[in-house]
Amino acid sequence: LDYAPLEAARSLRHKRTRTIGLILPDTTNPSYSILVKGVEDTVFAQGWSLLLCLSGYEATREQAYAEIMISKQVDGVLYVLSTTDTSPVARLYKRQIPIVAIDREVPGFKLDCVLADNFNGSAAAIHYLLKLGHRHIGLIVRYSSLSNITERIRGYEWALSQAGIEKNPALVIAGGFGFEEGQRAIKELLRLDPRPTAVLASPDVVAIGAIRGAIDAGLQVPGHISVVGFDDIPVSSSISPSLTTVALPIWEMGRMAAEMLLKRIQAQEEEWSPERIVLPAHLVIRESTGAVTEAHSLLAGGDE
Amino acid sequence: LDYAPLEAARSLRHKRTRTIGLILPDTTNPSYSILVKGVEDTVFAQGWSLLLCLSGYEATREQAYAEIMISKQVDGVLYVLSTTDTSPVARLYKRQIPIVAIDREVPGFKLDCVLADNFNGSAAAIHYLLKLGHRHIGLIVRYSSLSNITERIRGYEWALSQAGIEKNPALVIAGGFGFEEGQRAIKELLRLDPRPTAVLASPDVVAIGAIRGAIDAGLQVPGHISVVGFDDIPVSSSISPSLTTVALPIWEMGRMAAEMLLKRIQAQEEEWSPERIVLPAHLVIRESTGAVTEAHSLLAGGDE
DNA sequence: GTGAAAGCGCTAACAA
DNA sequence: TTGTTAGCGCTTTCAC
Repeated sequence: LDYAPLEAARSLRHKRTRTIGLILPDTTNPSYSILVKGVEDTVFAQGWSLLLCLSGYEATREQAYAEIMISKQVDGVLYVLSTTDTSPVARLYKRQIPIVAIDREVPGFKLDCVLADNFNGSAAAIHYLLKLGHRHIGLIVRYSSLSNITERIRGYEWALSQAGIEKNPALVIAGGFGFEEGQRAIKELLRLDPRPTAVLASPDVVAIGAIRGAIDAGLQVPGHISVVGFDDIPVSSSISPSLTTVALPIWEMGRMAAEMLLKRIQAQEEEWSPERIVLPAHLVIRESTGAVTEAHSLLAGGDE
Repeated sequence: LDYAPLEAARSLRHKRTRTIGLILPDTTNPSYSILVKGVEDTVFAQGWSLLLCLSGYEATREQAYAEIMISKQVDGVLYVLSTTDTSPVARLYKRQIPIVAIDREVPGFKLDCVLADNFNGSAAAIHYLLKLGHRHIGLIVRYSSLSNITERIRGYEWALSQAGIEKNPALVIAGGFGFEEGQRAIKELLRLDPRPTAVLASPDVVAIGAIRGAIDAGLQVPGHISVVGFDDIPVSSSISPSLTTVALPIWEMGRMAAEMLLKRIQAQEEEWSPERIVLPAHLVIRESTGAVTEAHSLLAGGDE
């Protein structure tokens, strides 16, 4: 026959909708769009559906989505926090809606989470640059108190301190989300004296913008400045010079978070302790990084 | 109070869920991820929710999603067809679920649709290359009978014929979805004798791969070969050389398709004739294209 | 085994 | 105005 049971009626009866919500900032960012795919693939494979909610980094929009999650009675929520306002999480938490935090922790809540090892990823990048002889290493990163960002900064500072290099706040530049912000940020960095010979720019999108900004400033990458990114999005291996970057298993994060959430939903235990998965990051060395050469010192000194 | 009405109950009562479905191939592709954003922004702004379904270019998966749309009783579906199998559309159509086709037509169905002007976009790119003096112009495009693709081919052929250049099937190479496929495809093109001096590669992702492939082959872009893309995704302006490309208003397509669908849902008319919107494409000239020079003829002749 | 009935939470219709 | 009720389509229970 041509019969399909109405989910609305089943949901009303069972008090479960076989739907989960995914709240994240913006699919336009390639990193998030891979995450979405990891989530959707898993959710579909297990017979569930996905409600997609893009917060656009706005707290008010996240609040609205939390209300929607509640009235739509989703069975659980995957949450990529994008602001410092955790009230939407609190709303869901009170309603006992299972939540899995992705990519960053939600301060003040004991939640399941799937994270990447941002600290060690960042440190690995800096170690590598140090090994190439770089001593003046900049960091371009979005200004944020979200744990993924703070961990990257911590990894950067730790690796430098390990090498006995003292902290220089001028080398840390506020980045953003897009290519233009990378272009802008590197120009700021290039004005410093002595000029940094390498930079860790996060995420990849910003690093790609930074490369472009350096080229526009008449420099060669990596000839005059080395650039390392963060995330390893597909385009990073295809540009020229290809981008050395800290690869994160983003699709995998989406998959694992979705699996964790669906497991929790189906377990329905009264007592549970939050699970916390930290996935490894690893450095992928490509063409945008190179050893310090004479060219650096020649240029870095005088003509600015 | 802390009261939020249960959507499942309201849905059962009203026979509408205030949810629409979006079926599209893959968020990993930047073009589609912008489309998703255009749709989600609009759907959210009007108080609706979005069920995201990624078909992965698989007909079986699209069929499964059609069944889900039916049992979830979504109020309408935005459909980016990805295969030649239109049976999922037929399922939805029979159930009288409003459908808006995006980016490509669904052959055999009278549907609302929001398209881009692929024909004129493609033709504009070729005209521009012709104006630069190119005569041997390749085309890298996915092999597909979807209307967006066939229109691009038609625009390419038409513009060449207008210039009195006869059709050469060897210049049309099967591309794909990803960067690697662009890299592979251009190598095929570069083996031809005479070697093409320009190529229209679609989408941008493939064009970016093609640039990389040309560079890997020891050529300069645009010095030895000009490359034009299709879509204008954000990264295209940030790579070096930046990509000349046929810009499509993708976010706008998502927005207009969502608006059209929501309007249709709310109108609930018995009689209506399908609406068809074709959004203009326009060429964005950047650095990956240049005039034919001596370098081309010198290289194109002998050493292969 | 097979079949009828109650109820999930909401709202539209109707009664008071 | 305000309050009561019936029923959306499903499932589970309970009666036969």
